[in-house]
Amino acid sequence: MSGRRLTILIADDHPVYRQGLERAIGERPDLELVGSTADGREALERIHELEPDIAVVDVRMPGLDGLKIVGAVQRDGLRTKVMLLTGYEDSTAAYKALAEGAAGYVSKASDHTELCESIVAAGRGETVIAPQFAAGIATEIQLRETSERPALTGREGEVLRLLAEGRTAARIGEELHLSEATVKTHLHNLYDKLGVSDRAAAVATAMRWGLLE
Amino acid sequence: MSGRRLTILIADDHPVYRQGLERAIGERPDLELVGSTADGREALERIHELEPDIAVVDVRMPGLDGLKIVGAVQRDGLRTKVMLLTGYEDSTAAYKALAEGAAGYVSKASDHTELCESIVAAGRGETVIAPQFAAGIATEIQLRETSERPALTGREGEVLRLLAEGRTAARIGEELHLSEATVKTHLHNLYDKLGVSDRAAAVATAMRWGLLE
DNA sequence: CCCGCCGCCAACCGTTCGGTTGACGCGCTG
DNA sequence: CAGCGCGTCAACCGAACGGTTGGCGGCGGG
Repeated sequence: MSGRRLTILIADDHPVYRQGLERAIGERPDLELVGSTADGREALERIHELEPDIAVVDVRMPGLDGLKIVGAVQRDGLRTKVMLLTGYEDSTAAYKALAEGAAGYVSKASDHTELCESIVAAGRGETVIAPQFAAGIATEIQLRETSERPALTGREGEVLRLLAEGRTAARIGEELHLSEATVKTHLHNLYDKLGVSDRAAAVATAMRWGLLE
Repeated sequence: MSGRRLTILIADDHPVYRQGLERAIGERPDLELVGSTADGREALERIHELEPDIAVVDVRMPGLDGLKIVGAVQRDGLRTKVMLLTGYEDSTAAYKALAEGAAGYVSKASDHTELCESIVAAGRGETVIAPQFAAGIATEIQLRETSERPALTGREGEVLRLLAEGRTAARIGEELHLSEATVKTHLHNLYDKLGVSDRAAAVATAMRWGLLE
């Protein structure tokens, strides 16, 4: 496996950049270019046909954008790893791409060497993040995980946790050594704080607020 | 603001490393060491007293670990930025730290220059992630966002969405132009696929599976 | 010192849920 | 064309829910 050359498919709608990429890969003895396209939909078809080791795909492309390609490849269970190339910094997009299972997210500003190194790293199974996105991704994480949360009291938190596990009020009472009535009170207060009026919605918003794991 | 020296507090229970840090900071004309401690709880107290620009804190410490300090500083609304230092690679911890609002997560293996650069970067408001954690954090994101999801049918997805908004079966029926009975069927199938037996738990696991935003 | 928040409990009522079983038509795939 | 998954619907029951109103004790801050 380590002796074989990594097969690479390129997808980028910018001809000059694409050719530059082709050349860069051509110069590497450990990489083998097996295809090159300018259209997203075509890229996905090629991935299905050729199942290259790595598909290097521009995020912005006609037909089908890079993120959707990642999603499709993942859903179809293909072994091809998709590495995204981007021309501009968008950490939200980077976060989503990684969440979808992209093998990497690197900048078009990288030079040949860097790019190829990223590709072989991806080939080894690593997930590559260009340093310039790292800080932005951190911001993204913070956005997702720390929305302003209404403070819950200790009991409310416990009740909420058990609620999310599907316990009835009576069972929660047992677990917490409380009467069912008390549990209902907590539930009620919980609904107030979360701005909902039933268990399902309570759990949903609690999770969005980051109140529940 | 740019002309002022950044005030720094150090917290690390390893004396040799702490002294090394003190020296490194002492050598920088743009950084001013205002405190240094080996205990977590004490670190938090000092942060309250001194409100340094940056607190450089080891993640593992007696009294109170670095993550908890980040949380406390955040909760108390202090202006101090907490940068975490770690001796070993733990991406889950890194993810949590960033989620809690850490200003950075850097390795103890960094040399003086790197460390100080990270500190001033944090001082500028940037969030610093050591490159060696970047890939791990990507994995973490993928773990959180893309656990294996049982495929839901189109209808099931819609029902689930409305379920999470607190609609009753009857209301969901109206919204989707279905009879209540049909909705109940979908609900039932949903419970099967999610391995639960009530709405609250369904929403909880659906969100964990990434089936719901 | 008293108010407010937290935690605890009660009882009642109509509404909704969850479980179960069975049925029919549709479209896709082998 | 047979089978399967999907979507649609029905009816029944006991269990649980959500709303409401009220009361009691403790504790901490204004």
